[in-house]
Amino acid sequence: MNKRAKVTKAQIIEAALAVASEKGAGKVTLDEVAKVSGFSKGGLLYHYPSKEALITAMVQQLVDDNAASRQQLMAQGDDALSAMIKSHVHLSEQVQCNTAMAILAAAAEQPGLLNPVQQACRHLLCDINAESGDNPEAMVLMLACDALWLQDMLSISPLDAEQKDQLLQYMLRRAKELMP
Amino acid sequence: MNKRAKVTKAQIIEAALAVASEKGAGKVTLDEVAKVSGFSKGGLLYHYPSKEALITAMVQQLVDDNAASRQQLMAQGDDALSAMIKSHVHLSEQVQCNTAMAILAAAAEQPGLLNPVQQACRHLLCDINAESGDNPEAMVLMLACDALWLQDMLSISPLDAEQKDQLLQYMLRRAKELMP
DNA sequence: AATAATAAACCGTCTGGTTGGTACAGTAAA
DNA sequence: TTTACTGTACCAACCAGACGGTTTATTATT
Repeated sequence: MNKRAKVTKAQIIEAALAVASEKGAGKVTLDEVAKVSGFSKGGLLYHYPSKEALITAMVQQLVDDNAASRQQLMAQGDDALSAMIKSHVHLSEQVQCNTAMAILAAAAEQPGLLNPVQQACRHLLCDINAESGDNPEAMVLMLACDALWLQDMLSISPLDAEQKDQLLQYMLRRAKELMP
Repeated sequence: MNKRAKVTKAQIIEAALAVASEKGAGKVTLDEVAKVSGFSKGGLLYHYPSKEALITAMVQQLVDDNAASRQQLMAQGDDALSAMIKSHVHLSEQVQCNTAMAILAAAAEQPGLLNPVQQACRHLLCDINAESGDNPEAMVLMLACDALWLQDMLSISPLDAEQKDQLLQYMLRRAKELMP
């Protein structure tokens, strides 16, 4: 694959993410993505042979980005759990919205398109369990962190920004104590 | 409203839930629900004037059921947090799958159809905060409980049944200690 | 008889996907 | 250097089917 194709594919994914976060997960259609990206529908399907392939690529990129962000924090000395919590704090609202809607779109399209996400979750859990010695509180903290953005994804979070902030700080303190 | 109408409306909701959990959130269409329920599409739209109305009713019923289940536990002396955790434990897999897919369908259809769910979450949070004296660990436990079924909803849970069971037991123990 | 409930055929729009084709860069033969 | 050829990238037009919703007609219930 040459450079031009790579750029185009990236632009298509970008457009798909934009559609998802601006118009909602249910509006991610080939027509709409084509319109927003500026390419034709035929062009889209040249690079991604089906809608499923497009959504899969979209999800995969988000998973990769997330993993990279956590690994960077861990390279700076953080434990896996703290890195997860911190990475949640630092993500821009736009990125979180993108992620949320993309995942929602994938889930609605077909259960199974989220397998890469599940795999990523599993890896994260293993790391955290290994570091904490299977401490259940560490697992609870990890789940709580997940809940924060899963709730945001569905716009059902009962917490306002300030409450969320305070809670994340508490979680980070507990994480530091648990992971020596 | 007539008794006959009530029964029909309930059957339609039931069929919609069945479609959602068996075929996936994205496949909840009027035609499909009509086929499964045994009524015609015209019949559906007589009782629920739009797809949106149908999905709204579906979500509302789940919210009501859940609230009822928790209130029953609380009437037996449980605190709000323990009731939430216990209610998660006791729900059948079928009900959880129904709930998950219905909510997913609603979210994909239109953000905002989940407002009743958000409101329910808010109430629950208020109750738990009031009972625990704003203890952050109680909030974390609540979030973890949410995460358990949000993850199931997307089939991205990294925990197997046994791990989940043990974790819920731990959470229940902590809840009992926090809520005297 | 009056009204509530259901069915069936239909409509316009949007869906994912296919088609045949164009523009163009590279390249190998003349 | 021209020519012929090849593969990549893209597009406009189109298709069959599914979609949400309407209309009209028919049957039950009261």
